[in-house]
Amino acid sequence: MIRLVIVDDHPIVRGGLRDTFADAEDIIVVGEAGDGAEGVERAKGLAADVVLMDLRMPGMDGVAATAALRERVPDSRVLILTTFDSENDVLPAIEAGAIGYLLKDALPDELMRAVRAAARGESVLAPSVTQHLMGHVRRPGAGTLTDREKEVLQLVANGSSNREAATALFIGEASIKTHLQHIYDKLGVRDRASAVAEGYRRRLLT
Amino acid sequence: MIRLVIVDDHPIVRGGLRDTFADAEDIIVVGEAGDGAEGVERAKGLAADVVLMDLRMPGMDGVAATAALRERVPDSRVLILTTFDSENDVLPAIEAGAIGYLLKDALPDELMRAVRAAARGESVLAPSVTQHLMGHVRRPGAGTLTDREKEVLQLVANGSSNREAATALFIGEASIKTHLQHIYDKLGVRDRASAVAEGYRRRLLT
DNA sequence: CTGTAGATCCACCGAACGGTGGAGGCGCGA
DNA sequence: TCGCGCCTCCACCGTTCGGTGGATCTACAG
Repeated sequence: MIRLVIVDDHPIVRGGLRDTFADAEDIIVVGEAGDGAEGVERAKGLAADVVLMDLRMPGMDGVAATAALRERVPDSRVLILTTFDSENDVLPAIEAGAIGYLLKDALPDELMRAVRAAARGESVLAPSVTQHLMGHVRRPGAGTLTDREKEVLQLVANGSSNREAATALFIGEASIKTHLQHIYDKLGVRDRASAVAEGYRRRLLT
Repeated sequence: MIRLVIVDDHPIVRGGLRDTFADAEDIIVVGEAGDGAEGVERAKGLAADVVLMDLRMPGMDGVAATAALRERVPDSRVLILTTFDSENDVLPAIEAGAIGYLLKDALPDELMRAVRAAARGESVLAPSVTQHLMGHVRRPGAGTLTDREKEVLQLVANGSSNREAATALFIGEASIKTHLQHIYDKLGVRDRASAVAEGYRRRLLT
């Protein structure tokens, strides 16, 4: 039996979730909380296996609560269930130690499978969330720009167009475009502006 | 005859400058001051043509004094004479309205030529100061992004297209383009990629 | 010696961007 | 009250960029 705690500041949402899991024979909702701090207490006191956590809440938010839980109740798994899938929400949550990240448009069936997966220690991510992670998970071999690619990126950061970068490096414009495509792939971005941003974040640029 | 006022908190320096200009037949030191506020008063009361201004002073510093002078005595020219040539000193002084910027290692002869040039309304800059200005040709008011502009730049750094940034901020795409044009102007760049680079260099972005 | 990684180059296309020159509204301080 | 800074929006246009799917060459390691 999976012991589940629901943390969400909306009573309506909590109600809906409780109903959803009422049908499941292997899942029991042992407690609820309306904010992060309360959620941590409940999860600890009730020995939760899985905590279903909203992100945006008054007081202690979901990320902080997740981090606190990971520290104080390491055996419980935190499954994020929220409306937002922007990078700014996803990444901190994962970093804080959430094992899964679902969106609130998930079907009840998906939700239950996700809770069971989380209880087994498996990771479940909503498809759109996976996208965000792709670019930030450093695949082996990826995330490392070649010297040439770094040169190109630096030139772009300094305001060079493809043509100008080509002239500066004594190569053709086509090669600059190819290098840039490789850079985009490796950094998980789609355009030169965010490539430059990633370059600074990863300290590849000065 | 050029009426000169010396503003410096060190009596020794003031003495040295007075001596220097004692030889000049077309320059007369009509007054001295030990801090910015006093300097503004003297320059105004004595109808100074040129004010030789130190930057680091107790009380009102050279930048503030320069700004005050430009406003209250528009006819007088402020010539900065200081030991420091870092960007953080140079740029604010120029923006405040100084017509020239010399370092204290200048020879007496250079100094006098500079005062005469300033009196004629010409700009005189120490060579190392010129360097700093090259990359930062900033008109007054430039160099500071508004909150909105910072938001836009951050979104662009995170990979947003103009359209996506517009959606995120609940405004039209045209407004994003306008904001970006202003950002380019202020940062002295021509495209989003180098704007992002400048944003990181100036610690406007995370 | 053969696979792999890196660097170079090509063509085509639609979409996005940058440049220019506006315009109106709002709030704040001189 | 007037001006200024800021934010918002518009149209037009040429240029650049990004995406795709190739290709050749070199150097190096297995």
